[in-house]
Amino acid sequence: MTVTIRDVARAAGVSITTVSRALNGGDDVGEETRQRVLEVAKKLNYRPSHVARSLVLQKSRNIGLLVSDFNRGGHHFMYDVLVGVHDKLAEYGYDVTLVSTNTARQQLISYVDFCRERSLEGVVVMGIRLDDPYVEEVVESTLPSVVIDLPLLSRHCGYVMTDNVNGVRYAIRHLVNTGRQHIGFINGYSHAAVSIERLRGFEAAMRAYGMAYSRDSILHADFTIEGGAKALADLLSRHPETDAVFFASDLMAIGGIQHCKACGIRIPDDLAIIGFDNIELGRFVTPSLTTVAQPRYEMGSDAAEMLVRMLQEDEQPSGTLLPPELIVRESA
Amino acid sequence: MTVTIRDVARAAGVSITTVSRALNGGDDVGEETRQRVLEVAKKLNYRPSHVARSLVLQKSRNIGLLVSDFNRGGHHFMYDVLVGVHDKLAEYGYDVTLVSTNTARQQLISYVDFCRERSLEGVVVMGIRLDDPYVEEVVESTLPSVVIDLPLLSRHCGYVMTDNVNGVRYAIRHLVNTGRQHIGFINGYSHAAVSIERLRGFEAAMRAYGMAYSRDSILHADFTIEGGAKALADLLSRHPETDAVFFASDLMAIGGIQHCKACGIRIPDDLAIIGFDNIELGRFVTPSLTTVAQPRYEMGSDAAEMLVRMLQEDEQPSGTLLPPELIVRESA
DNA sequence: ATCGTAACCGAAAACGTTTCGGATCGCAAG
DNA sequence: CTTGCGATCCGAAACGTTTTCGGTTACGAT
Repeated sequence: MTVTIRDVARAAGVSITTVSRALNGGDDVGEETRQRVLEVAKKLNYRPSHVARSLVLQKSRNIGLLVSDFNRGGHHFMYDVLVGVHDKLAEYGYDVTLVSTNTARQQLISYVDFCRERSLEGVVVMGIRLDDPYVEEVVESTLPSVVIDLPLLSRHCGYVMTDNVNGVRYAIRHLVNTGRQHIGFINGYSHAAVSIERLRGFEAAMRAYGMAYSRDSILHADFTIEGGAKALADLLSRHPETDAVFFASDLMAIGGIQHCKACGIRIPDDLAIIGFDNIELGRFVTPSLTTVAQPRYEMGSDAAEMLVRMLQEDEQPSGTLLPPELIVRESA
Repeated sequence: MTVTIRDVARAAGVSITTVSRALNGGDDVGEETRQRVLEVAKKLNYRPSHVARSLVLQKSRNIGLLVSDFNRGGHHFMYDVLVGVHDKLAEYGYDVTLVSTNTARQQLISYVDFCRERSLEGVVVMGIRLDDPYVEEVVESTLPSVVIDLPLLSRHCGYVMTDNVNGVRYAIRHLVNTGRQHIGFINGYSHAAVSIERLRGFEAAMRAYGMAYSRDSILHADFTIEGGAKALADLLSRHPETDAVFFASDLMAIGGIQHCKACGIRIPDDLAIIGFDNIELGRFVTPSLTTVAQPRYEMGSDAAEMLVRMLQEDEQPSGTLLPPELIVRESA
């Protein structure tokens, strides 16, 4: 049925050793026999079996893309990253296998074992949370990995994330430059790594620009629209003087916009709103959302690039910060 | 380094044959030795090598997810489908490898060969267009496949798609029921399979509800926002009496809304607008978008389900139509 | 004629499994 | 005492590659 290297060898009148060498560019084969082998291989439409090759080489050229929680509306962020990872890996000739943690086997089998079974050479991890039980395993395991949006660094684990601190700074700077006086901050939940970074950024920026702020004008919400709306209501009741709010995600910011609409608060006149993420939605809400953009595709492809360098050149993993960009639209 | 079946055999004092049988539930092994083997395997943390197993069994338990054009903003549709496919396949113990057609090797290697190299047992295809060179290969190849959103049926190729005809009918019915008299239709480009179906649905529905319509109140656009806006401008200049437009995609419908805003056309008073897809965006534009929803996750999981049945029970592929749902919001 | 040396090629081991066809043993049936 | 048989177990082949090591030429130099 399927044509193997043995068939090619027979048809070309040489040994399978020679066929292998001819196809893989070995130098130990005469030019005219090489041509003959290539011809025959093409005629028979021979395709070397990746699994046989993997077995003998002990390398699968296959890397895993671990997504912690697939279905939680990761659309906005995950898809672009995923495409970036895939494109770059394909470029280097690696295959990518999808792995999600919330399968039934999540508890049954450890992360590393899962990868070992499949001979995955490395993993890029995305959408994982600080409190995920896999985190420890990822960072301690000897399996090369690159994590997205989580600053984990070890001998075999690097990361790439957006420069959240500077992203937040751009946002605050814009608010300050446009004359805002009382800036609030609605953050995501605290066990998200990005929340920590963004809080750090907020505090640093406020200090840097000489803005006073009270501890309780920093709230936590859950990255959802509803959560953002409720948090803004909270904030405004506590601090009616607030004239600008920075949200740690676009989704929450959109919730904020909805709340303002419901209460007759004018944006940006009464209240300036800035989000984070630059999801497509932001362009279409009214008023359109000013936000901090992350280079999602690049995050994916950079993570992939770093992983293959770890694999092929045995490079040390590192932490990469990608530059964010402030996108000014109507809301601030 | 890695512990193999041979190590387990040695440690348990049995042959590798017995270990294999003990672990795989063969009946040719005594109960007490089986227990011993299981113990030893657990103690050594033995994981059977999928690639070795694949080689000998000639089955990889690996299926491909072919995405024709990754980066073309497939977010809205593709991501949910992808998750559906993955979840269902994981449930059945299959791995899924991402495959996209626009890699560099697109031309160099045929679709089937690509899968053969990797020993993929089957493929689910999504986002492919009628004029894609792979289409023919997909339907003719003996490799089991299920296509999403393209009615391809053959001995080894099934499909699942939304019942576009009825979806459109629901939309038209709603327009008719709310008293609209002159309904236009802005379709996607004609080499998309769904466009054909939706056109069929439109004509059938208009006839069914006794609505007259002229041939040139049916336009083609390119599924983008800008395209939708331009097409609507076209349509309205040709047929100023139009009081309702059905768009073959939400993105185009949103373009229509933007055009109306720019021209002072009131929605839905002057013009009713209905889209297709139920992308998240639709909830947030103003006015919010009435649309026809597709069960995206189910499309993915149903496709996967059908594929494993073809693989495991040797079932014939079939064509599945999933029920759409009209979601009434403000725009119509 | 002998030797050394390239240049070319092949046999066989290895990778980690599954499985087919025995082999061994104990014991009941003849 | 043989025979047969069920219950357990094992050796070895097979899956499709890559690669090490060695063998066979041919040929120019000694």
